[in-house]
Amino acid sequence: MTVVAFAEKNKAAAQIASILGDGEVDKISVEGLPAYEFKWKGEEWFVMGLSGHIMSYDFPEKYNKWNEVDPGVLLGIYPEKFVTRAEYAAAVKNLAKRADKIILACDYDREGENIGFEAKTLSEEVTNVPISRARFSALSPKEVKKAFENPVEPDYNMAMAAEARQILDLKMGAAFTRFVTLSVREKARTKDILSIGPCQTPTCGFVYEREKIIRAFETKDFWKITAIFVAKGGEFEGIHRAGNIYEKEKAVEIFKRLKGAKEGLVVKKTVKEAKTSPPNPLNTTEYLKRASKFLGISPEAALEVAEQLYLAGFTSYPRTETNKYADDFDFKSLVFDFARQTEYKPFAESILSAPIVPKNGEKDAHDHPPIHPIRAAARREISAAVNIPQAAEAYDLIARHFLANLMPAAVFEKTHLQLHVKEEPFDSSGTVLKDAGWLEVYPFENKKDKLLPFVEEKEKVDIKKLSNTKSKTSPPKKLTEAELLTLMDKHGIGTKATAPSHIETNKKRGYFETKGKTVSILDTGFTLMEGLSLTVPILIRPDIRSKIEALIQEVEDGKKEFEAALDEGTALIKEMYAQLEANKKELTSSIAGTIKDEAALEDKKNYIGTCKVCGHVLKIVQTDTGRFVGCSGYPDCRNSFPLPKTGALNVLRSKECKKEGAAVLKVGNKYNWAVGIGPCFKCDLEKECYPPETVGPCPECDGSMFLISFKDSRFLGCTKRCGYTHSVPKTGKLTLLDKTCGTCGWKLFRLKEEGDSPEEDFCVNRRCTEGIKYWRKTGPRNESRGQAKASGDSVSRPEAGSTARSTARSTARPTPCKVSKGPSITGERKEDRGK
DNA sequence: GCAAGGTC
Repeated sequence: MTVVAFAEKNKAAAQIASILGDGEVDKISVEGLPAYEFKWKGEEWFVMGLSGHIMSYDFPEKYNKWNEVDPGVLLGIYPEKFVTRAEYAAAVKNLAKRADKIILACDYDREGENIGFEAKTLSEEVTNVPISRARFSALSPKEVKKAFENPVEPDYNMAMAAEARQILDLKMGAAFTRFVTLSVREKARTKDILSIGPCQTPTCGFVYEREKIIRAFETKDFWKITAIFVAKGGEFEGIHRAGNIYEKEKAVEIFKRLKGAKEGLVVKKTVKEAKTSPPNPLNTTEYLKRASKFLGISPEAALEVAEQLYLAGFTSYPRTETNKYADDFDFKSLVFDFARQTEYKPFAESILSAPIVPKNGEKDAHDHPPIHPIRAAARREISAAVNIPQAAEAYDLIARHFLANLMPAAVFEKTHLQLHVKEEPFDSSGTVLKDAGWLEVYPFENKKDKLLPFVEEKEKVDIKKLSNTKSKTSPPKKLTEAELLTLMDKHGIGTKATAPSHIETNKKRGYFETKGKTVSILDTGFTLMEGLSLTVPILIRPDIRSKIEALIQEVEDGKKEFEAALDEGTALIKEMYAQLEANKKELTSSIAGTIKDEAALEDKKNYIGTCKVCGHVLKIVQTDTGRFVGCSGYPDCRNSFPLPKTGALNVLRSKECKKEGAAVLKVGNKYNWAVGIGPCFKCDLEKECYPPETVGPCPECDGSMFLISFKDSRFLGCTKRCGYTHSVPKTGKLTLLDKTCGTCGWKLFRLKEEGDSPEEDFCVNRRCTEGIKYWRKTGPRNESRGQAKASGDSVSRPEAGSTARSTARSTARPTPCKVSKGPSITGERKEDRGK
């Protein structure tokens, strides 16, 4: 007699073989895959692990051309099931041919049943031997032996429920994803896929809803009146009973009444005992939440760690909804085991010193026990066996959580004081941990005391300080991953095993991101959710998942035929699809805008800023006929601005236009241009945007002298335009230094003439003895004066229909200037030639 | 190329 068993995965198969074969197991290879051969109860056994699902649904080939098939058509197609892991299928058939009896031994849940049926389907292609099912919820010798000694009938309904889910999820996901992606691509160029799914979309919906609340939040000012009291035993704080006071006048009034108060009276003291029970036993979601909150491990990583701890035999099956220990759970021998492990010894001993009463939750899904340790192990033992960094920490959390479940409640003493200050009521409270109970073994929870000094009723206490503090109400915080998991669990989004992957999908699609433990929505996610909430609101809410889940649960319970559930589910999806189609425009326009904005933001060279008309992105647009600044919201928004026709354009990010031009551009190496305003040198605010680098005070008025450079001349002019000018060396490279002249206070210049002549630093001021020295030395060679010369510049205009408001004018402009970018000066000037 | 569910 040969028995063949199929487990869900290789490691489970190995564990089963080692339990049933009692250590005497041969590892063999079937079609290149590992399997295990042994003898049990006189029979020849083969156990092989699958790799989860080895089959999958998809649409027939001809429906895979996105551009040729209307997505709605997919809803009427029955997808095909095919083998995704050919090597596994071959191995299953190979073993099935040798079998006199086949046992499905996958995980004990809906998907496990379905995976077993995949092996059953494949086996039935080559044999017709009896196929039964072994059900066990822990890979412990006791559970496994019991399950294989008493195999049962495979559960057809359970397997078909999973089948219905697969088909409905595929239909909905494929049709909606293609529809949204293709519709958006009609408006914005993108290769990205905008996916929709019955789990991923409501998951994003939770993040969106929180973001909406945060954005709509209006902060309010409030005042709080506090006192610091001094008793014999020390200081403590009291808060006026009015708490957060939202009217300023009221706070001022109370505070006025308190003015000059030197002491307070303790009118009442109450001491209460409060108990905090241990947390409920760990089911998957609770474990993932705590791993994120206490250990900072992402849900996805935490699940992987738990899986490995389970496969290595340290902890129980990690995918469970149950948070209630079975009535016959053998706590005692497990705790005894922990009593031998140094790290946990004291807690285990205290548990064993009294009758064991476990803390239990309410949920019993009859699937697996709560996640608990299978045996006590030291950190190094875990690290050696499971090669994942956080394995030891995760085991420690699971072990301590289990021990905490068996320990007494923590006892706190809470003291509350009522005080009067000039008849105004104040409250003060403190907490002291009297008996740590389970908190002893559970260092993750905060158990800080807030101490109060000892005071008695009727005691008078001094006042050290009275304050009336203004604060602001703050918006709700962003969701944490732990909170998101709670919401998903509460609304039945995904299974305990897949919740982390739905979070990952949303991140991959660019819908939201996680920073540390918090989750923040991204623009694409926000606009997509907004679009869906206006067209098919049910999609972003958990309802969509619960409707499908309810249908397939009926199949599992045998209350509904598989075909009927499929029809009903498809009808529901078709209805939603019709709504989506009818509102295509509303749905896609804002998403397309966001995608275009994101592309424009990425294009750093052409990015200008935000459009004041529509809020989208302004960018430099280059066409065959010219260039201009346009809005990414085009054609809905036609806001645009002209640009000069020639010269390379560079956006000066650090410059700000005082006339509210959208941005400042450098044109070639020549001049600056404010988008929407025109050339900066034509602007009356130019000096505010480009304050001149002054040389020193003007000797004629209270202005300052600064360097003015034209194409073929340069001189110093006065910022107040008093008419006083001053010559500078005509040739050579002039640099204004930070050093000043000790005699007159003007800044020194440095001159580098052409050729080999050395650089020299000097004062240029003719009214200064130092300056006179310089001019005497250089002689008459610099005695020319500059001439402003006009040159033209033309500007390209955007296409017709634009709302350009700046116009181009032919105008004079300065040439590049090596020293300072001084503004042009027109009008008379008188040259000072010294006296 | 699309979903969610397994597992690696």
